[in-house]
Order: sequence, then structure tokens, then C-alpha cells
Amino acid sequence: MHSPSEQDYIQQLSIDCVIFGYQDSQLSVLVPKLNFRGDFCALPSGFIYQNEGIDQAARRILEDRTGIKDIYLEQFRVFGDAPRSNIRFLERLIELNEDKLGDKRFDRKEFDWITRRFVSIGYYALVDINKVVPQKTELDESISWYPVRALPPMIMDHHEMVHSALETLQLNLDQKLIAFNLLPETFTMREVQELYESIFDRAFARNNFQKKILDLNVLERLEKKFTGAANKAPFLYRFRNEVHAQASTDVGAA
Amino acid sequence: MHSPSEQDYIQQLSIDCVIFGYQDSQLSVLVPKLNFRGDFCALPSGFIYQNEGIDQAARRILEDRTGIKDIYLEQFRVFGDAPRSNIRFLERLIELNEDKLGDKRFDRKEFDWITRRFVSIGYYALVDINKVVPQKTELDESISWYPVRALPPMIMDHHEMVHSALETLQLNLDQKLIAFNLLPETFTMREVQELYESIFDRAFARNNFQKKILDLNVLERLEKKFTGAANKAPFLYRFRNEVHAQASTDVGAA
DNA sequence: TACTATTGTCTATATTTGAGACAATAAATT
DNA sequence: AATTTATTGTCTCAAATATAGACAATAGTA
Repeated sequence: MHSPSEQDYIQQLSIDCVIFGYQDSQLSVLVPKLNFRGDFCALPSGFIYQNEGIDQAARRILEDRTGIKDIYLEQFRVFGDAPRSNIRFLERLIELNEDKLGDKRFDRKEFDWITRRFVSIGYYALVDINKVVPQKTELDESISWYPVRALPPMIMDHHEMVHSALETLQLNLDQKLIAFNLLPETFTMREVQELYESIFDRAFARNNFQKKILDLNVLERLEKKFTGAANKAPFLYRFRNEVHAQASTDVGAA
Repeated sequence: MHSPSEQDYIQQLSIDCVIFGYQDSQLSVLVPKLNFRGDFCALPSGFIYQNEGIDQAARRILEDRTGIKDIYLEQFRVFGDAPRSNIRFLERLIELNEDKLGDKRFDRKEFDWITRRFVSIGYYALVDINKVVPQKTELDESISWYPVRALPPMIMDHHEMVHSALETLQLNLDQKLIAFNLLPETFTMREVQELYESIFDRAFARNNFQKKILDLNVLERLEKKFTGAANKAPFLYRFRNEVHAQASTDVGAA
């Protein structure tokens, strides 16, 4: 097991990341599964080096897991209840994996360090799912995307974290105009709408949605996209990044 | 100097509180001033006990400073840049107060503890200013209310903290319908409007503002308030706390 | 009794939102 | 080549909401 050099990190403080991606009309979250019996899933997380800012630490963790350097991310909440600790999950893990752990994969010191009460800073990230090459750590059996409304069981309060992240995303989406971080470079209006619908979990009227988005004046219309389907070809759009736009109206209410 | 028992606290993690109150048409912040030469002002802050949740810690700090138990409070952001430390401010304080500190008010260990890099969780609180009895600590020369747009110089990034807290307050105000925490039990409509104006730092139209607020259906109209002024007496209102209201429209746009 | 300052509310207008309609069109089908 | 189908882009109109102007009511003053 990877042994954190305890003194290099801030003690009892961690970062957990909710990494959102979008594919097949589904808002999804990237979740690793630990390589132990018992199906333990846990959000990508890590600690903060002494000489490292918290946003910087979050970026490092995100880059380790996605391979992407420039990632949109945001703090959404700190989780810090008094009894918040890994201990119950780790005890259960050890119980179910006595054999695997025989070769002292946890020493006592390490176990004490990792099972102390932890305060965790929640970050959410928005990525273009096509750019992501999900990275396992040596502890992971797998890492994959789960629809945000069909997540696997997760340890501790990680399920609540995703819920809280999604809530914050919904609140910020129109204000900060960040949805396009979830889409590839170019996209059709239908794709934008389906993205919004999957984030808000409700339908929008097509005509009015298109008007609202275009009225934001942040999209550049490109050539048509011929899909091979027997219907009118939609335009492709690109987000004009230079425009730090005057987002004022809520598309969420369209 | 009060010596924190280091092991009782989570290391390198602190809480800073922006306590908002409202009086004389001014949104104000409660700021203590340290009892040292050099006019050092710093937001009320503290550390987190090992067996204490972070919200709980924030409540303790707030009660210590205001004397109020049931206080509206909310996390707004974590401040955790890499070089974030008290050291520069403390060195300057020591430099200006050599004499006072002669009687070893800092020992080395304590100084090292307190000047390490700190991550701080920002909370803001909304209080009825009339209920507050501001409490100095033994370190403080004074503690008083400053208009949010006329704060004294403060140490470290505390000015940015207030700014960030105010931004969050503005964003949350309509969504969460929390403004009434800043007012006394009963109030006139004019007082509500002036409160909103001081928070958003802009004027609202009186007729439409009143309509908006009343349409929220969270206020109970009481008897008139005879002020002695030569004009129609305004009604008093009370916030109906039991209503966890269906706030949907932004008063911020009235 | 007239006057002043402020309050509560109404109305008219402008703006935004929501729903329906329809022409345009890319490809498949005849 | 004409017809059919599914979808797109946009227009219009009605409903809801926001903004601005107006005015009567009224507590005290002159």
C-alpha cells in the first residue's frame, strides 16, 4: 500500500473530488473501486502537501485521475462532522480481506494516521469525458463512470457529497455559464439541451431553450453537422471562451 | 497569552467568522481589535476540537463572541493558499510590541504552532444586532461593528474573506430567505427594504419591493407603529418562521 | 383647517417567459 | 423525381412578471 509520508501532509485534512462528465445523455461521476473484496467505492481523494494550496492539491488529484491538466473545478462544501473517520470502513475492509492484508499492508502507525477523524474539502470538476483517460491507482480494481442518479454504494458520506455537489452545480450553472466544460469543443443545440436536462433532471421546451442559450451570446455558430439521419442537419456551435459573458437570465427556468 | 492545548485541536485548520449585523441602515461586520500597538484587526476565529464538528466549532466561536446560542450560520468558502500563515502579521506584531511581550507571552513552541501554514474555513453568520453583546477575548482591546464597506485594515486575507462572504450572502439571500435573521422580531417594510439595499448596495423601487416581499407570503402583518413622525404610520411585520417558504422569485431584481 | 412626509395600493406599460405553429431540410422510400 | 419522415430553426401570440407612475390614506405640524 502506498504509504503517505505523514509529515509532508496537513494532518486530518483531505480533499474529495466529484468529477462530472457527460455522455450518452447522462450526467456521470467518475468513481474508482478499491481492489479488495467487498465492493468498496470511494470518490477520488487525496491530501494536501505542506507547500501546496488547496486548489492546487485538488488539481493534482484530478490530473492524476483524469490525465487532464486544465480542468474546471470548484469548492462546494466542507464535510467535517465530529465522528467523521475512515475507521469503520477500514475495519470492515480488513475483516473481509484478512488474507490479502497478511503481508502487513497496513502498519500500525499508518492505520492510526489514516483512521483519525478527517475534515474533507469537497471539490467538483467538470470535464469533457472524451478527453479523460481514467487512471487507477495501485489500490483500485477499476475506475469508471456512473450515472449520477445510479451510483454504486460508496463509503462514508461520499454519496451525500455527490448530492451536495450536484446541488451546487445546479445553482451555479446559469450564473457562471460553466456547462460547456462538460461538452466537447463543438456540439449541437440538442446536445446542450440534453445536458441541461440531465443536470436538472427535467425537460425544457426546445424552442425556448434554443432562444435562451443563443441570447446568451456566447456561442459561435459553425457549419452544419450531417449526421446521416433523415432530417434537417443541425448546426454545430462552439463556446466562445473569450467572452466572459453577461449571464443574467436563468436558463434553468426556461 | 491564551495557550491552546495543541493536541486538543485539529492542526493547521481554523475557522474564521464574518458576523453580519444590521443597524442604522448599515450592514455591518463585528470585528475585534487586538490589544497590541499597531491596530491589528482580525475576524473572530478559532480552532476545531478533536471531538467537535466544524459547524459546532463555528457555533462555539460565535457564541463566545456574541453571547447568542441559536445563530444563523453558513460555510461560504475555504481559504487555503500555500503560503497562508500568520507569520508575517505576528512578526510585525512582535516587532512593534517588544516590551509588552518581554514577559515571554509567546514561547517558542506556541509560536511555531500558531505560525504554521493554516487552512481556514470561512463561515458567515447573520444576527439581530440588538441581541448581541460583543465579547472581547483577553487578547482584544475592543470589538465593534464596522460598516461592511468601511472596514478597518485587517490581517492576512480577512478583507477578502468579508468580500467573499458578502458575495455569497447576496447569492443566497433570495433563495434561502434568510434576510430576516438580521432584523429584530418585528420590523417595518421600510426597514426590510433598507436592509436589502444595504446588502446589494443599490436602490429598489418602494412600491414593487413591498409587493414582492408580501407576495412571498412569509410575513405576518401586525399592528401599526406610531413613530411620532408627521405621516402615516407603517405596519409592523413579523417573519412567520413556521413557513419554510416557497421562495422562487428574486427580490434582488425588484 | 391646511400642510407635510410617508405609506399602502392601484393601474398602465414594458419586458420576459411559455406554448403552439410552421416552414426548411437531409435522407429514406416510393 | 416526387413523396415521406424526423428533426431543426424560427416566428407569433398569450400569459406571467417586472417596472414605473399615480394617488388616496393618514399621523402629526403649523
